[in-house]
Order: sequence, then C-alpha cells, then structure tokens
Amino acid sequence: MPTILIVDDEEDIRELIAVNLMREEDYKLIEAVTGLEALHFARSSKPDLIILDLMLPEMDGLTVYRNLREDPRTKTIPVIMLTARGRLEEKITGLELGADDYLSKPFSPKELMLRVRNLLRRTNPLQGSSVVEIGPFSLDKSALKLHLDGSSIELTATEFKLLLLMIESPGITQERGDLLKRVWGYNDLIQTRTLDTHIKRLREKLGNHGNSIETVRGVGYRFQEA
Amino acid sequence: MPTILIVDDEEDIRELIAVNLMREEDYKLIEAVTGLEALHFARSSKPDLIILDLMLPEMDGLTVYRNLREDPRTKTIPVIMLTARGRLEEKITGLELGADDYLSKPFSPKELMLRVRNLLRRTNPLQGSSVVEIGPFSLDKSALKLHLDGSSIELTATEFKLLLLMIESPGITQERGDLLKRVWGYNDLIQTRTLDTHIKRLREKLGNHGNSIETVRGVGYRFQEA
DNA sequence: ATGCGTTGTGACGGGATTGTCACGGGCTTG
DNA sequence: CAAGCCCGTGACAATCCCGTCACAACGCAT
Repeated sequence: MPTILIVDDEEDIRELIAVNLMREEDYKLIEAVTGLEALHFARSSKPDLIILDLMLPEMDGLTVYRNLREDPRTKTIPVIMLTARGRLEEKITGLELGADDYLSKPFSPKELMLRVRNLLRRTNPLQGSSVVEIGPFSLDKSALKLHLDGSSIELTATEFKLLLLMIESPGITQERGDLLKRVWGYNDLIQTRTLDTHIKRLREKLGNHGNSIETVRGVGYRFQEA
Repeated sequence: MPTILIVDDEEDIRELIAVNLMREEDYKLIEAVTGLEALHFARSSKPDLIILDLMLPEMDGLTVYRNLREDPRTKTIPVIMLTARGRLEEKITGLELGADDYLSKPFSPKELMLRVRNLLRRTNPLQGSSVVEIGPFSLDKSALKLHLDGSSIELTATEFKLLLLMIESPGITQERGDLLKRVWGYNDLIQTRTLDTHIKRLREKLGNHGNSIETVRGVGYRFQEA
C-alpha cells in the first residue's frame, strides 16, 4: 500500500485531497501542517509520494522542497507541489522538476488523481512479485501485459486491474459492487454498463480463453479456468 | 446468528434499518441512542457489526468511532458509518477506513444490506467454506452451482437460496412461512404459488434426485436424501 | 492543433429469471 | 363417497440483468 504525505496548513485542502485519494485506492495517508513536520515525516516514514503546498507558515514550501532534495533519504521521493494560480508558477517552472509535478490551486480532484497515479506508477512500477501465474495465464504487473499460449497480450490499465482482481482469487465470485469499488472507486451502487463493457473487452482479448471469465448472474463475475 | 448494533438517535432510522435487516436474514439487533450507550453495548455484547450514525447528541459519532478503535475489546469490530450527504463525507474518508465502510443518508435499503453482508462475510469467515456437501450433493456458494452425480447443474439465485436453506438442515421440515420469509423476505403469510413453482423447478433440475425434496403437506418442505 | 488510444456512457435488444394465475388431481376429513 | 383443502403443473407476462454497440470525453503524444 503506497504511503502519501500531505503537507498543507489548511485543513480543508488536506481533507479534500484525502477524500479523493481514498475514493480511488487504498493509500496510507500522513498529514503534516508545518514544513518541519513535513521534513520529519518524510525522513521517518519514507512515503512514496509527497503532496506539498508551497504556501506554508514559518518555513516556505520551496525551502522544504530544497531540503527534501538535498537529503539522500528523501532525494528520490516524487513531489507534487500546490501553488496559487499565477503566483509562484513561474518560480516553479524555473526549477528542474525532474520526476516531480505541480498543480495550481484551485485544482480539480481528477487532475490531482491523475498526477498521483502517474507519479506512483512511474517511480513504483512493481509492487511485490510482479508476475502472477495461474495455469496458462501469466500476468506481468510491471508491463501490464498478459502472456497466454505463448503470445503476449497488451492490456490497458483498467483491464489489467480488473483481470488481476479476479485472477488473484480464482474460483471466487467477485460481486459487481466490489469490483466497481476496487477498480473504479465507486462507493455507491450506481447503474452503469462500464463494468460489463470492460469485461467484454477483456474476454475479447483473452480469445478462446474468454470463457474463463464466468458471469454469475445477479452477483458478479468469477475467474475460473475453463 | 450475527449480532448487529445500531447507533442512531432517530427512531425512524433505527426502525428502517431494523426492518430491512430482518427482511433478509436473522440477525440479533441491539439499538443504542447515545454514544455512551453505544460504547457500553459494544463492549458488553461484542456485536459482529456496528452501524453508527455520526450525527449524535452529546457525544459525536466520530468520537465514538475513535473510542471503539482504541479499546482492544472493540478494536476489530467492523463499522458502517452513516453521514448526511456531503457534510461529513470528507472527514470520514480521511480516516483510515480499514475494514470499515460508510454510507451517505439518504441511503437505499439495498445498498445497506449489501454492505452489511459484505462486511459480515469478509470478517466472519465462518461462511468460509463456500462448498456445502451432503451425500452426493455439493453446493458451491460462490458459483451458485450444484454438483451432483459428476455433472454440474446451474441454479438461479432464488433456487440456490431455497435449496441451500433446506439442505443446511437435512431432515428438518421448513415451514412454508419460514421459507417465504427467508428467501423472499415476505413477512406476511400471503397466498401464493411462488414457492411451489420454485420447488418444482428445483426438483426438475435435481433430476432423479428430485424426490429428495419431500413435501410435508400442510406444513412445508423437507430435504431428505432418498 | 491533430490524431490516437483509452475510458465511460447511454440506448438497445435479447435472453434468463421470476411471480402469478388457472386448472386439475390427490389427499384428508367427515 | 363427497367436499374441501392443498399442492403440482404448465403457460404466460413482467421484469431484471447482461452483452453489445456506437459515440463522446478525456488524456497524451506528435
């Protein structure tokens, strides 16, 4: 589970970010208010990502950033910086952003999530053993590829997530609601054909193994080697 | 029989929840109005699940939640939190949800039931063995399939529920009223041929084992290996 | 700006599932 | 034996649920 450190003195913003992060996946969140706290947590908890507001009391956000970059323990942690629109944007673009990114307030939750996922994926491509094998199926987490019958099949991020969830519990029916929650972050029971569509696309890509994804009518789907 | 603690100061809500819970299965319900009561019951009765409204008089729901999490006796009990739409949603997602869940008011009974079942199933693996075996009968709860005489028979959700109920208590006569209540949620004794029809369909699918479902005239049905 | 790959959405249709009803026959009681 | 009561059965219609498709929105790279 990726750990994310949020640094902002405004509680509203911290909450807003937390909401949108938790809606998507399971992250462990750490919150810091001041720059000193931020540096402390960054060093002790070694988060996978830092979201840093540049408007901080006492210690300026840019200073925090530079400190992070100088310390070998935190040097490689990607940072998303939050700035007020137009104000500090220029200064940031002047920096060598490297693996980092920035976002102008007010930002849309969607935008934020995209960047979070991008950065985490870019720097943290493999979590755990990166290959899952079940029968003739071989899922490569780092390449988002599926090896099957000697050929290599490319899957999109969503397709991969969906297939992985089912394939990790072979023979067990995953309920529609659970899948929607775990793949898409939908917490509410919404009426959508999204899941069906992706199942269809998956089955197509699986070719003659498509029937390994069984429909359990009224409940959900289930992976079972045919 | 799972025990559920409902914490809400509004009687309407408590009743709504109770009705919908009882409609589905047998739960033991405990109701609490204040946060202190909630903590008391949670510690003394050790419920399997707590449904907690966050809008409580005197002690805030979140405070109750934190207290629950701090006490080792109640630390592992899953909690479903109820919030007013939009109001406190953010604060909740900020918490480490763990095995918990939340629901925004107004909520649909369906949604609530889904979550209750999910949480109970997830944390109460007593249902773990998803296969029930009686003689030549083998019921796969996950796939809604029945294995019998080497062949696999597909059952619909209703058929499965009905057969499972009878097969779990072999030799015991299930009264019509009970079956109607537990499978269909009918609380009233209504005059319907629905039950008979489904029994017929089940017998058909059981083939030459169809007579394992015996009719107890004037009372109900009974599963008994022929 | 443009094009491409990915993703979500809504409409639509078909098939599976389910409840209801009418009817008939067997069982039970008197 | 006759009258009820109860159940089995088949047909039917309504509904639910899923698969499919075309399309729009979006991000991303060129």
